[in-house]
Amino acid sequence: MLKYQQTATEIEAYIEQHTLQQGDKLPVLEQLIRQFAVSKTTMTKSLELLERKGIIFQVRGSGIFVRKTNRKGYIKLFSTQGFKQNLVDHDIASNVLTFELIPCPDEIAQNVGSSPGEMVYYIKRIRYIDGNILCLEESYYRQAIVPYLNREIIEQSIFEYLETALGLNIGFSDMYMHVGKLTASIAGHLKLEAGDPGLTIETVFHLTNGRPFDYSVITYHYEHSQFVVQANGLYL
Amino acid sequence: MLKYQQTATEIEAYIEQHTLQQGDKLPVLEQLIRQFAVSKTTMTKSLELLERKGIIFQVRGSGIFVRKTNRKGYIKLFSTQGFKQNLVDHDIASNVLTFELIPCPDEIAQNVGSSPGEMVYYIKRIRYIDGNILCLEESYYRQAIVPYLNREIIEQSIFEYLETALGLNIGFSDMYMHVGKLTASIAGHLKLEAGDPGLTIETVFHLTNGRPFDYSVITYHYEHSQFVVQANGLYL
DNA sequence: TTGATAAATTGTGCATGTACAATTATAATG
DNA sequence: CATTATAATTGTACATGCACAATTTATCAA
Repeated sequence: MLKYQQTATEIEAYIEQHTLQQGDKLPVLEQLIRQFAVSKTTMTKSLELLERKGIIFQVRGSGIFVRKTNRKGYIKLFSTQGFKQNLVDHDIASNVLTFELIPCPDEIAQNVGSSPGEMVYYIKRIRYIDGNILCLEESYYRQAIVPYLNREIIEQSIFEYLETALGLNIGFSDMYMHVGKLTASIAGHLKLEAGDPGLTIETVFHLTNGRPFDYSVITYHYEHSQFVVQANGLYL
Repeated sequence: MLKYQQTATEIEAYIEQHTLQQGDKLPVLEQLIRQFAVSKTTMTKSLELLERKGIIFQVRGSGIFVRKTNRKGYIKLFSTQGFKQNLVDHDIASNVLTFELIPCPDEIAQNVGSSPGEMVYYIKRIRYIDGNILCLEESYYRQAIVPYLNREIIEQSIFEYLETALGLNIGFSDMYMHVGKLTASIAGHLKLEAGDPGLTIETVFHLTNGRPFDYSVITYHYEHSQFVVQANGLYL
């Protein structure tokens, strides 16, 4: 683990241990540098990381403060990773409906950038949160990049397997969202009625080297899903 | 404008001028440093900024590459700013339904962190995209921070006014999203039917110093809104 | 007490330099 | 020709140092 990541983790722990709340002030930069025995560069990178994660915010001339969202029960969107990480408070389970190795359909090939005839793993599963239906997920993994999957892996966290077992480095993702009325088919899976509202998110995941390896379409159960996003300005 | 921001802008222009596409390689770091006559630190910060904006991605040992989303007609969510910035391709208009200065309602006070009895500007408006109804927006601005607003300002971009005219520095925001069935009242404004799907986003906007100044609730017209988010891993 | 002014505090911008990791290109080997 | 080992390329981590901007605190004048 890199030093600035490690330091960031330690600062998070510090915030926990001291039970700091929204708006509470952390030690000043100089003090943090001494306390964690790192250089200014490293500490700055650590703080920047924490800022991006929505843990703190920094005010020049004033100090470094804790940032927290007050609402509970919201799923943190856009942590790139699956849910597994940011839903430690919740009980996530999966029910695999379909799992097969197929030639990549044309519509999918466009999104995942695969060549014609290339094989992909197709996975269809229902995901539950605290016993309730959270979403229906259909995903396609390029076998060229993910050579092997099985049901056992799929019932757990796929991404964790990719990173730890396969050593893949997950980089960035493009997400396309829209809201609409559920089709009878999807509604059936979610135990809802056709025409009920649904949030659909299509995502193309890329490795750090830019190669797309996974295209997924998730439709969320509107009664069991709500999301929080902590945005940081992008200074034009 | 800061040097690294300026440099980032110039690199964006470079990408445009050379009509670089998804996956195309930029000059190597050393070359960029010479070409734009800045230090390594500055160039690195510029590239990091562009990476966060989803313009490029970097691969160690390999190079710097252009990143583009292929889909058109999607609204970029989470640029912190209003739409004005990232919707240059679209025609955005507003129709103000209500505009008044009122004592802050209790439910709102919790979100925007105002003291009891504090005055807030309440604004209710319909926003149009390319002639179609995009969303219904209700927002509350603390007068303690935003001392003055008028109809003319409101019909344009409020955030632009806050930054340029008032010199406020907009920092971060917390967004809470959920999907549901529209009430008859909201549906009426959107020219939809009660029970139709709707995406609702509540947002609390903060200044860079952490003070919340705006709470807004936006309900999107499901047929005229679709969003794209370019996420970058957060390396646990 | 109020309000302006100066000074101290504190985070950010920018430059330079060393070391290193991941990738890619090249050379050697069978 | 394929494979392996080696070297060159290229971005990232980390340290140090100087200058500066925004904020807060202290000081002084009225």
